[in-house]
Amino acid sequence: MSPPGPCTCAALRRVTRQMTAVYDHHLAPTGLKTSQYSLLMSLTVDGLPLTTLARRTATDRTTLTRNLAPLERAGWVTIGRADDARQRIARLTDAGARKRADAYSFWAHAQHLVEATLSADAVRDLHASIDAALKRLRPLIPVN
Amino acid sequence: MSPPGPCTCAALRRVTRQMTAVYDHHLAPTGLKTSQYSLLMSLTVDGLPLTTLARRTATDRTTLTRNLAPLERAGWVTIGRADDARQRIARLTDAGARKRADAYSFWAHAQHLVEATLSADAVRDLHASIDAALKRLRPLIPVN
DNA sequence: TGATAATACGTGTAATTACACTAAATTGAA
DNA sequence: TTCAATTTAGTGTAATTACACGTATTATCA
Repeated sequence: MSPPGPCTCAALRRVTRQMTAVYDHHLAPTGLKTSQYSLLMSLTVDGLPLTTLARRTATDRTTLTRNLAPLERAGWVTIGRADDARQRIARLTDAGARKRADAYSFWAHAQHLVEATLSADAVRDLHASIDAALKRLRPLIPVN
Repeated sequence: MSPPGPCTCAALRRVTRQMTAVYDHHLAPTGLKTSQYSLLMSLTVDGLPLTTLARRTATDRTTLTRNLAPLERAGWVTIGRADDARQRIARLTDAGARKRADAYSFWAHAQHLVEATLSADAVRDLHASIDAALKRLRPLIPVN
């Protein structure tokens, strides 16, 4: 058995902290954190059941509940009931759609900066690595 | 200006959640979270000033203070004073060194699993992407 | 139909993360 | 030497993350 390399998890966590700092810095004028902007972008006006949303964002369902709370408090999301009384449907409000649209250019600026800083090719490679990893790791641990 | 690609930050955060789940699952028998194991691995018996440790792990200094708390409570770390009375030195205790050694094989199992699942080449590419990103992003935002 | 299993969700608890602010100690310059 | 600037660190607050546990609703099958 070959010796293990450096911890891939620790490396990912590190670069994610750094990357989050960059995006958060650029989104600061909007009052949104990167995670909140991402969550807003995952929502729809029609609404999605929380479990679907959790699966789609690869977040724990209970995490999603907590993450929706500040958005709901701000009036950007409403949580409603579905026909199936067990389900809750998260819906983007008009205010949420507006907020999201207002924040877009700030996000885009961060994204462009990252692509310029790392080179478009490097970012493409990174996304390819990430997508492949997500696809293959998902079956290992049933994260939803 | 070319249109921005998908959000690199969101992608990183997603894959990091998934990766963390894999490592946490394998480290569960040790009672350590991946983040705690990583932090223990960053410590030394001689000790390091918190600011040095924060820079080295790319975590906010205040985050580090909070992350050390559970380790200190468990007796794996002690926080002592330095000659410069402003500084605090985090030192790995004997119990901490033992805990770290005990957890190693569990971590190694997770690491090997990831390397087998993604292929050793893919993991190498991922680390290369991560290292390049860290190096180039660091100057953008003074994260410490 | 009625009990049992499966599904969807929330809450308690706790760790991780970081910004704003404050306090203490050191450094450096007038 | 003294005082302002710098350095180092902790705390309040709040969001992110997720496990364990409990509850309510729906589905299943004997």
